[in-house]
Amino acid sequence: MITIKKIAEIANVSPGTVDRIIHNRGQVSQENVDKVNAIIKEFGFKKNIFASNLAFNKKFNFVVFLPKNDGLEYWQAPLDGIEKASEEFSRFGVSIDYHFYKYDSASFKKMAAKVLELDCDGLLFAPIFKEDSILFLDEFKKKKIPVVMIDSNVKEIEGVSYIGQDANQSGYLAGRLISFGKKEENKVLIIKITREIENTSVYLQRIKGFYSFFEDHEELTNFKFTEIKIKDSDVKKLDTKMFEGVDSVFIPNSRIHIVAQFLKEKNIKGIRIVGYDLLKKNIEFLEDGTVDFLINQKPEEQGYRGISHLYKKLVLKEEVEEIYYMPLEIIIKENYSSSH
Amino acid sequence: MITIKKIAEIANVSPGTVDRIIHNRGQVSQENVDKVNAIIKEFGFKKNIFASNLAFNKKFNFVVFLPKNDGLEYWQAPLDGIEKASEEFSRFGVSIDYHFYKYDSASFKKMAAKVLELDCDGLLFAPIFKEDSILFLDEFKKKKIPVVMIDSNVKEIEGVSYIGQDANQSGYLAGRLISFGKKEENKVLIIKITREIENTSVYLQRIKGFYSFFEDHEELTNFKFTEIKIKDSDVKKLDTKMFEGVDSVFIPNSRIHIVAQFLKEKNIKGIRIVGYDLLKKNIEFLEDGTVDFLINQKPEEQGYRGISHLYKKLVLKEEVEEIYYMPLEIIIKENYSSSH
DNA sequence: TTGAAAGCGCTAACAA
DNA sequence: TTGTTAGCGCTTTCAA
Repeated sequence: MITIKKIAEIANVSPGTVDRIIHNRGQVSQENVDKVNAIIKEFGFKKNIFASNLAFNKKFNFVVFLPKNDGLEYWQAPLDGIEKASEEFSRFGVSIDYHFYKYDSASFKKMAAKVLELDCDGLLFAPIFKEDSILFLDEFKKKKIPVVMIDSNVKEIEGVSYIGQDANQSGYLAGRLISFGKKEENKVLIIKITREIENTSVYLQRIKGFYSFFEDHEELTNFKFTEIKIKDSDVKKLDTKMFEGVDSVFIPNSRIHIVAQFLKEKNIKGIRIVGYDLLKKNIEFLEDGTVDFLINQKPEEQGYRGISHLYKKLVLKEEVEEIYYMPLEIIIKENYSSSH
Repeated sequence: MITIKKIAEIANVSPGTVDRIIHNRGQVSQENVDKVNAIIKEFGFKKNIFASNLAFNKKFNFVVFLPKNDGLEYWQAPLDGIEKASEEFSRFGVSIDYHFYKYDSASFKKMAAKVLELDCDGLLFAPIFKEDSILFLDEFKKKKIPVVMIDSNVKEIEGVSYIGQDANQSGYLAGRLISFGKKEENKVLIIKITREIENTSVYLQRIKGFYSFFEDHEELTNFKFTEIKIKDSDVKKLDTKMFEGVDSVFIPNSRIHIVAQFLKEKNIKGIRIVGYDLLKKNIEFLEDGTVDFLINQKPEEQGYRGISHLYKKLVLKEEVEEIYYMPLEIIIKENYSSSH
């Protein structure tokens, strides 16, 4: 492997000049630029990352900007992954500052303004509120600092990386899982249990994907769908009547345990239930057989990969993919433990 | 973060002495050992991996010892992963030598002898022939060089890492997948299509796990099992009669496409088929609906993680887990593309 | 048993 | 525009 010094020798210039060319710092004659570039090409120079970072001696500070995990297990998982990455990369000079926003637009805006003031080298961000996030990202992009989003994607913004699920496809997959138990007639319930505050439309995309599965499969005509929407605060509105004659239930988010709990309490059996995320409560109902399928979007891995993405880009100066869709994992009782 | 130089200053010794203590090179007075260790503890010293590797200036050579990929797509996947890792880590001084053995014990022994002669820093190995592999590993272990196994585990040998599936559990999972379509009476066919040469008993473990699923579920009594064994060379022995009255088929290895092909040709429909591995041919039949479930053991990732394991252990000198079981991925048509 | 110092390859500041 | 050089923190050799 050729070094800068060697290149300098061959080109008959100083290492400083070679360095300037490699880093496009300018202040070099075109003649030398060409000469050195030719040599680099010929010998396939790759800079020694150990030496580079040692000399560079830079600390990297990443900012993590996520919803606050108040009581919600869901947002703990990416944090776990982030912390794992943080430990792993701390020896490479990576440190992380955390900023959380509460689950409302006002809190988001307030914290977003703060984050915009921060001096950092990279940002990991979950864009829960779409419109606000777009405003924030538009502003943040001016800083020319790499951003990676997890959990939900804001496709409207360019030049920002995304690591997370393909929400539409995951709904499509859920459609297939529901269709496994098909009978003569199939009554499918879609229960949307959401927060008071409207967030990005991940769950709507899932439902869209869910329907498109049945549209794509003409042979599955005997499926009837009913949608129910319940605010998080009045889950008491669940009613045994809703489930009369129902064969399967699709819950397009992690609240599936609420429905499972209800069905178990009321001793309603034989309904196939499909939902999302490996929350402890969901796993309980998976283990005891109330829930059949969970679709896992690996939130922990999203967090880990998010930081790892910034690390690779900034510390190792590697090329990284802009979009990484997490594999859609089908989790049942028998493969849960192997999926960590 | 404290440095060796700083420690030396505080302890009133030279950096050389601190270095000797950190690396247990001996030749230091106990007094200094204690003094320095106390400081290290107090300040939480972690050595700068950039400086360390730069000064160490060592190249790492890993040996990959796998079955030859002659015509068998199966063994290409781990190679792909290995090559990806190889590229990624080449800038850290990692290089890889490949040694392949043909699918017979004699060839294995011959190559194993060669590998034993090699001078290397780490070994990635797939122990296909169990007894021969034990002999080989026993010998190789004397070199005190880290070994990581992929694909199948040899539990009899200690101090050797493993990255791969939990074969028994994967069979158990297959049991569940078969049980999804349960009817009044269920006739299940287990078709073992294997090479002429007997290899490690991965597929037998899978079958064992498969049966234990049904043993663990007493409610599934109306399942009848038939086993058929066919040598790879005479797949022509497949017979429509075999499938009469059969509801589902379990193929405990990647040869599921052979059965799928047969069923498709003979236009036999309505049989649930479960098998292993995302070979191109298997995917074809997954896509066209002949095959319902494939269990993926991510061979590519096994290769990648194998090299990454050695890299972390040797280059970064990190602690690494001895055993890593790959998640058991359930692959159906609708999540195949997201699983890469 | 210990210390001193060269050097790993790159960066960046300073001098020319 | 170009060259020189002092580090970055650790390893290792040589001398004491």
